[in-house]
Amino acid sequence: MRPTVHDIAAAAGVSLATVDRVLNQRPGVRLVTREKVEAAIRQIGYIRDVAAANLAKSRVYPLVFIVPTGDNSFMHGLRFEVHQATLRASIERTDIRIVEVPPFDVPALVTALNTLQGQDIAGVALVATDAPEVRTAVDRLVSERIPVITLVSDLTDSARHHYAGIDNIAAGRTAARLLGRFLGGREGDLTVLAGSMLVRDHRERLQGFSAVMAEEFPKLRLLPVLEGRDDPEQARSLVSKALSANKSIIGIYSLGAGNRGLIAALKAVRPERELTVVVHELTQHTRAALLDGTIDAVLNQDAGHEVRSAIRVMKATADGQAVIADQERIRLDIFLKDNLP
Amino acid sequence: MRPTVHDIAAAAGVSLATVDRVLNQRPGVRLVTREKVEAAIRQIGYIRDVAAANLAKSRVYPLVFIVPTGDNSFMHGLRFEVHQATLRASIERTDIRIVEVPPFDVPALVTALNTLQGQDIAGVALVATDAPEVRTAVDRLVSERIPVITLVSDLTDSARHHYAGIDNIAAGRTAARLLGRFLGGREGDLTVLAGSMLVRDHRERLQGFSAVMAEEFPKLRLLPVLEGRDDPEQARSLVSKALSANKSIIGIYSLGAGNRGLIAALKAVRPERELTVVVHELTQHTRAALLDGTIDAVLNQDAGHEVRSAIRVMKATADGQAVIADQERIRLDIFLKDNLP
DNA sequence: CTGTTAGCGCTTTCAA
DNA sequence: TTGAAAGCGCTAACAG
Repeated sequence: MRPTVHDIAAAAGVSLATVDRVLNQRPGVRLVTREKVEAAIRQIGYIRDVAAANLAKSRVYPLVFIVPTGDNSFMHGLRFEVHQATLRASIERTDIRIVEVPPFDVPALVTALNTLQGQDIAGVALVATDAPEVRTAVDRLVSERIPVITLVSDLTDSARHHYAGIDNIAAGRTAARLLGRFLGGREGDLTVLAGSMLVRDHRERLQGFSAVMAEEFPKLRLLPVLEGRDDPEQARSLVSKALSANKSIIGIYSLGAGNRGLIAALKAVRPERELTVVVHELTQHTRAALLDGTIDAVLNQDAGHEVRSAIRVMKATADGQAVIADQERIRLDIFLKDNLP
Repeated sequence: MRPTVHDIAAAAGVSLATVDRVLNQRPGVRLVTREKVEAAIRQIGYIRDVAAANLAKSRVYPLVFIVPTGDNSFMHGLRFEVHQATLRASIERTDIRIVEVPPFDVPALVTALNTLQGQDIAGVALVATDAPEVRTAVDRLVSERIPVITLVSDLTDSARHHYAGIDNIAAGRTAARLLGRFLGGREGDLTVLAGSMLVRDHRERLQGFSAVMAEEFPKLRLLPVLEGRDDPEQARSLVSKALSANKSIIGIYSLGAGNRGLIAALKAVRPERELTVVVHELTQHTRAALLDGTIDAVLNQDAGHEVRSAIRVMKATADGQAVIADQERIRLDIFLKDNLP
């Protein structure tokens, strides 16, 4: 049996209440008493039973998820996963509120964050748009001792406690190598479709992609980036135009969302144009396109894992507990047509 | 506040003890009473608080992990992860015992399993050697209502409750496509290095690999499989011999462990021989080889995830609780030199 | 067959 | 500043 508060109380010669006050750093304990108790705690190797504590406190963790609205499947999926988490709320002692904001909209995000100030919240997770105003709002919450976690896209130089998302530079590099190797020494142009350079994940993917291309695949030339705002219709239109304007395009890297539109554009030029295509985010559309050969590889982040991880980390942060680091590392999933889940 | 046993008791007009007996399907309740209580439970939408129950029971979950000994890094890593789990034992209410058996040794595995009969165990996880005798031993444990989970390699036609491992057919197929595409239309021979055809994971990887090669890469010819028993020294020797005997080998798929030996053999013929190489299991050796270009891709299963998942599933099974299916799916990780963790 | 009661490890009044 | 006692949701003796 591991030691309990009773053992500490006995060892320190005080009552349970005093032990509890020390454990929870509450006032009303003389310094000498406190030190006596702390010594006992260390000496005896006490580990708190969080479940029992939460039972006694009837604790629930009020959590807020701030996610972008938007028509693309990835954000749909993310919102779905948060919703799934609400179904587990009672058993996980969470109380999850979802706040939706327009995508790439800095003022809206800042307003949403500022609204949370002073509220009784055990943690907030947000898909960050990477702007100084957002950083300021986040840092203010952090200074109020509210756990803040960025989800999917990180916030530069902010004090957020944790980032639940993939390494986007590595993702871009991986995309480059896959595309480069799949193209096997051919020469030609590459077009890159992004959502917006306002979000850090897209910028980083591009950065990683460009680096590897420059270093290792000099025969492949990058065209100027197309920004489709993660919107299927804009993506379709931009890609169609690019393909008809430039006949030496032999590969495409789509590093954002809105791939439904990209796929439509690709199908419109098939089978005349032979293109090697790597995209991000596994959705019903990219899955089908992978299976029918329209695209060659899908890089993915598991939204379910991201949401569950964010919840675990917010709870742990709120309690000052450690997490299992490996478990919270969000990996870059690579899907070919053979290993789809 | 969600309903508690008190609410059920009140609603059904019985005492807590009776409610508890019904909830835990213990005898000593008249049929009518039981039905009254069950009706109340359903009506009121009761969800059991497992943490509180475990607190009251001072419950611990005695778990057994049966893992192969053996000199290769993967099994080392697996044993390490089980060991890590023992460090979390008190907080997770587990009591983990590790039983080591020689690799590919059916009688030893059967003995280990049979020893567990009748013991007070909340679950056993084993790396299965796929033999009928093992199946019999496993099914006996299952019939004793002990949760049994296969780890890394599954057991054909057995009644095990769950398999915590990757889809190995998909892994083999993925390896084939990567190798095929990386070789970009070249013609030549491929050699496959396996551990043993006695384990199902290796058989399935080969099966998936062969299928895609035959369907989609007819210019690449498969040589007879080399069986290295997952032993570095045997692997080195077999591969060296094969490479010097056949100068038209242009690719290698290593689907088992012991890659330390494979890498040594590859380095011995470099840079004269240009080979595209895909291997399984990320270890310090394969990581270094990936970085220095000796191998081109590593397929991996996350041993830490497998162990943590096995523990969650054993506990849930012991309690008759559901798990989050997505969370327990073990994915095939694909590592290029750019996305190493 | 059913109910009463104490207690799991921790927190929280309320008194002293 | 400290302690006694009740209680979180559930289980386990022990009576009846």
